[in-house]
Amino acid sequence: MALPEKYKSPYDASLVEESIYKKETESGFFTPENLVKAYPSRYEKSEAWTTITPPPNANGHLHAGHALDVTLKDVIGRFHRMNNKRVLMIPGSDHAGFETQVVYEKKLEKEGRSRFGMDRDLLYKEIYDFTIANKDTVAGEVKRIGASYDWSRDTFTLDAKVVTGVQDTFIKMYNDGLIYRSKRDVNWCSKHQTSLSDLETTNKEMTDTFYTFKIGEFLIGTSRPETKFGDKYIVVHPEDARYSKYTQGDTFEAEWILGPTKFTIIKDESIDMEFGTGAMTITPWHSGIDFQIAKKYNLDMVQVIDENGKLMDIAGELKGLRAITEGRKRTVEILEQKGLLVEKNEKYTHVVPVCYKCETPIEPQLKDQWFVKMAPLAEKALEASTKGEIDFVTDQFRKTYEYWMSNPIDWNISRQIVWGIRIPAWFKNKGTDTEEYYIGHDNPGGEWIQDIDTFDTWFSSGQWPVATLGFVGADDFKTYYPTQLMETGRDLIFKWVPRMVIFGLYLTDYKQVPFKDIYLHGMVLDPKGQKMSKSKGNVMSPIELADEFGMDALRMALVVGTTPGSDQSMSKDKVRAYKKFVNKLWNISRFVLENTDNENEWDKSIIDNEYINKLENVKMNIGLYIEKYQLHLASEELYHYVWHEFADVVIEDVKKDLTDANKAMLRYMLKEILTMAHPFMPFVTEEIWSDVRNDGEVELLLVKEW
RNA sequence: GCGCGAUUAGCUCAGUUGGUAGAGCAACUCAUUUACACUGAGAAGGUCGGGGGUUCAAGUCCCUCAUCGCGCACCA
Repeated sequence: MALPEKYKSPYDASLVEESIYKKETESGFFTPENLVKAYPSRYEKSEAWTTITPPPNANGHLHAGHALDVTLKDVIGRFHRMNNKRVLMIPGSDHAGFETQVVYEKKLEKEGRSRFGMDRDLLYKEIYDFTIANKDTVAGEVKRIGASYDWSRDTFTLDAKVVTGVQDTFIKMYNDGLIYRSKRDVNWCSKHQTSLSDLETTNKEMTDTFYTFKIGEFLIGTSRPETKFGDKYIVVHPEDARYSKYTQGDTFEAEWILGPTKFTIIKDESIDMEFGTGAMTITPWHSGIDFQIAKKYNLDMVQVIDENGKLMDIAGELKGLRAITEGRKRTVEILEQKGLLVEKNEKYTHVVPVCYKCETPIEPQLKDQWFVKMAPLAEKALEASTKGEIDFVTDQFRKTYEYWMSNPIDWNISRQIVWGIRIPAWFKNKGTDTEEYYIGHDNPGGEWIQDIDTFDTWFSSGQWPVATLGFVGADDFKTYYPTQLMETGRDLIFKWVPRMVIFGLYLTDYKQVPFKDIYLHGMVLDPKGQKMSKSKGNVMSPIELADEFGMDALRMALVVGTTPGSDQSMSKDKVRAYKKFVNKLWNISRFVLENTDNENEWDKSIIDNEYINKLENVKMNIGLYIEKYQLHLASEELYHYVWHEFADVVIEDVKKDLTDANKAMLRYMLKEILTMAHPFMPFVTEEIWSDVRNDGEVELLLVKEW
């Protein structure tokens, strides 16, 4: 057989990748039902192997982390498909509620517009169009990586069936007593005008001034004087000898910001006697801990700062001032004039919670929101781990998970944003004392108005394994649930993984976990080991890397040396090194194709030599490693074998004496190498396979039997 | 403060259940129309962070200290 012309030049990925992916897609084999149709003997009675892919946010481009994510799953998935499992990998995208809205708000800002005051439906429509356009870009990039995902099952979190299903879950949970409405302190971002879950805030160390003021005989320390207008309780520890003359509920009058004020003594054990003077005032509306105390003793709670971060009526002449800047300054001035300022420590460093998107300090507010009662759900999720129903590839994450599930905090799922799934709750006299609500999809008739809030995005993505399979009862659900693998970034150990377990268990009456194995990969860092970010300008686009070095090279670079859970550095040098490897494979194939042909078919069963033994041993190891999710070992073994055994030893040895038997052996070994390499480097291997395969063999390596 | 992880060759990292230290990259020496220069051959390079313990045997298990990184929670 004449050597195809293309082998006379180095491998050029740009000439083959698109057409290979097209061939693979058109084969239909990304859809498991088609595997059964085409190869019933292999797939009809085989096990299903399913993984639900984490939906990339439909609001931007793919970053290096996504590329790793897709590559790891695709390597494992392709391996299992070749091993006769009915592999189903479901792609999707997430509307990413708050994330996307923030991105869109920035866009609006640039255009000199603002979401506030915008018509709700119009804003939703605009973000929808924006997201749908981006969604296709992202899907295109996932395909570029070679993901053998079943696109016929592509799911978007705002597809009608998902929206309805997610709302059904809320209704079911409400009826089961797992959802309640409560006025509680929530994390309020005054810039984005929405409440946030505890996981959507982050901590920032700040240096502020710490003030000590005098209230009667008490010395009160605070870094937030501007919240103190409504304070009228002094809280001390019951065993604090300094205040033993007071009893619970004693009152006294003292000069305060706006004049003489009546204070009441509260004694509570939560007070740290060592801190300052062991006495504090409380601001229940704007502090979680204070709220707990106020609730315990049924104390008055007053709002001081409004949702825009400005002082309210209670601040008298200071009303309308931005609380933490001008409001604080003026409050201190007033207290200083009255001679109540005792001390100012300007170097007080403390950690304050801030919005994870804009770093605006969180202003706790009391608001009526929907909460999920986490304790009973977390208990089941904890059991799933302790009983071994879910398995973590690295045990460190089990510890984190179990700690988290042992200390659950109720989850605020209301978001005051437009972009998301509406909460199926209807109100009469909302926000008043006579508020009534009704839970259901449709207006019960009359004066009811639907809650304008949307769900926290994790309320829907937490149901992803169930939702992508059409929810409980659907055919797909019956066939493919529970899934085998959840592979995602280790940063999602809190936000996403436990919630999927919780929803998966809950929706199956606590019978079935959503997935068995949990593999969490680390972050992809820049060559210096730093986090990639737009502001640092060190972002490496996977698509651009693939343009330069080829996707197979990038896939190898992402997999080799990547231990589960550990971060890794990505560098051009690394990708370049694997481009060389891809080309090495290309040249090996050139040699074999040049010197052998289809006549040289070889039956391995009649010859047993050292080379073949080694090959089979390597193949077995690679398979075992992949099954154990040790892709770094599998890929290294492959690399080493192909280059330093097959090329450097076998070919060098055999080429001196190209007997028919040797030719046949080379051809056989090349096919085996292509098989082993295919999960890692699907493009180049398919391309070579099309030249080396025999008439009786499968057209695509994608479905070649391992 | 609590938790998790890391510390192995110049750099980036592997090292399965304890059994004589590995790879890639870089650097060094040699080879030069070879299937492939996106190459080959060779040599060099490490008291596995410090200290202690268990063991016939420790990079690996236990304790402790140090440094770095990450996560979570916080005191008004």
